[in-house]
Amino acid sequence: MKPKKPAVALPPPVRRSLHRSLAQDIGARILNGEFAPGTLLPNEAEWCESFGVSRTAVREAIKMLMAKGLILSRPKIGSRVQPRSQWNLLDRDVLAWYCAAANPVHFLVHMQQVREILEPETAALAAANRTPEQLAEIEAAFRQMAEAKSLSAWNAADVRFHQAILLAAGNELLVPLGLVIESALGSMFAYTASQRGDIGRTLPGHRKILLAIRNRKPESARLAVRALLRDTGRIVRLVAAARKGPAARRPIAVP
Amino acid sequence: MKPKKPAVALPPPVRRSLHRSLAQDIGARILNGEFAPGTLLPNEAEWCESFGVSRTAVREAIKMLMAKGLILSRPKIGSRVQPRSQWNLLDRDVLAWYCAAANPVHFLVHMQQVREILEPETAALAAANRTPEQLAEIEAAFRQMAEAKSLSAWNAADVRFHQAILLAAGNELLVPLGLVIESALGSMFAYTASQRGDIGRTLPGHRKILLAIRNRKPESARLAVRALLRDTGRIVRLVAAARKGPAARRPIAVP
DNA sequence: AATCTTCGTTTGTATGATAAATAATACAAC
DNA sequence: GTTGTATTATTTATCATACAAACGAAGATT
Repeated sequence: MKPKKPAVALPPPVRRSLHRSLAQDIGARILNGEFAPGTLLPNEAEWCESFGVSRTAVREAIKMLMAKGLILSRPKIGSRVQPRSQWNLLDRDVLAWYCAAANPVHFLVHMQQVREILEPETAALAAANRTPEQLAEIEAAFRQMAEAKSLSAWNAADVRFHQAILLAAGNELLVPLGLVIESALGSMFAYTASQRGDIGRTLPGHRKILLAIRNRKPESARLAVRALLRDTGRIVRLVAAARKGPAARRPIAVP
Repeated sequence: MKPKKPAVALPPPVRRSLHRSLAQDIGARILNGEFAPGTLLPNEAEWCESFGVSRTAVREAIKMLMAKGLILSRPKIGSRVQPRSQWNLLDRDVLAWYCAAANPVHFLVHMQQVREILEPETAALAAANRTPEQLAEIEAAFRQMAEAKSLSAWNAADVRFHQAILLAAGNELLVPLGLVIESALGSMFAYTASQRGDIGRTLPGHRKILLAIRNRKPESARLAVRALLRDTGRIVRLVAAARKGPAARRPIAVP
């Protein structure tokens, strides 16, 4: 009679609240170009009607998009899409929307550029400033990577490895940057890891980085990271070359 | 006499609405350490009482802080301050709060590190990829800088110069990064420009950058920017050395 | 013509009521 | 006693409504 509560039948624990879903929807459509910068969005009442929700929910979604710099709303004017320069593109959500809307190859190329700029220097700083505890964490991540059997396990370890280096660099501003990049790369999973071929191929490259940081050799850390990124860069260029063409705008599959 | 309506009125006369002020207040107190990560914030009703505002305003402020990754609120739990790793430190507001709360010298040192990593490469990319229009904008900014009489005029031109280079680099991800850095540097005005001594002293350094970009010489652009940053770096180190001590935590003056 | 007034539209704020989520507790079953 | 389940209480989430404030635009006034 009492319908036994199914222990855990809900596969999606991401039961996003309403305002989050609305923000997600509207935000994605802005990044998507459906609402270009300078455009006046529909007013609150129209959103309410089109979504079938109350004004409160709509307003809270609007506030979130405001907080991300996507829109600016004022009485009597309405909500206007801000110029792109105001967008908080480095916000996790915004970046995800962008990355889903933009040409994925184009995005990947730019991402690779940023990595090539940041990561060698991050590793060099880590080599210079790491504490013993931070080194231990990097080594633990490396071991986890070496023991990884599945692709996803390897990827998790890889992320841990890079984050540990990031933290060891000891620069509070570099950390969120790195996190953003890695989160975005996670969304591009299909374009990076899965194309990378066999799992442990880059393990020696990672070992070199670890050794350089352990031995406090900034310059060799820099070189080791550059070498590793050359590998990634080759793949990126391959993908870019392969997908030059009309199909390039296909939305990417987010795993 | 009658002040004719200036063609384009002040865009944001900082007439912050209530929810924005609340978000500002609470956000600053989080960054400030008053509410540490993991802490449970007062609930809505208590905020209402302490601020003397309605629940609507409080809730909208909370939503904005949620959008910036500072807090996470759920029914029956309340609003909990997220771990720092979730914070969108690269958000303009969050960075401003952080920069007002943190040790300014410490902050400046990290900022300088990031600049030394990013800006030379940005300039190199600009030298490689600039379009004629982008070059024209850079040159215009340079002229404006050369003609600047006042400190604030010089600073505005300086910002324009760097932003133009940023845009010319042609990397969509680099742009918001640079904007964030410059906006943060703007807040640290007192620590950078005003200490820099006479206005046009770095003009020759800027000219070298301009020439390198005009002549499409990435490597010399890189070197020129590094040279310029060495100058800034010296000042940063000076300030850092001078302010080592108990007074170092004094909040900075935002111009 | 220039300025002031009025008006309508849209967001901002307030208030009260109901729904949903869940930690904590009390309770039942074994 | 231990385990699992039902209840409760508290907090946010959502809805509905009303009014205030900002402001553009049109119209009235000088």
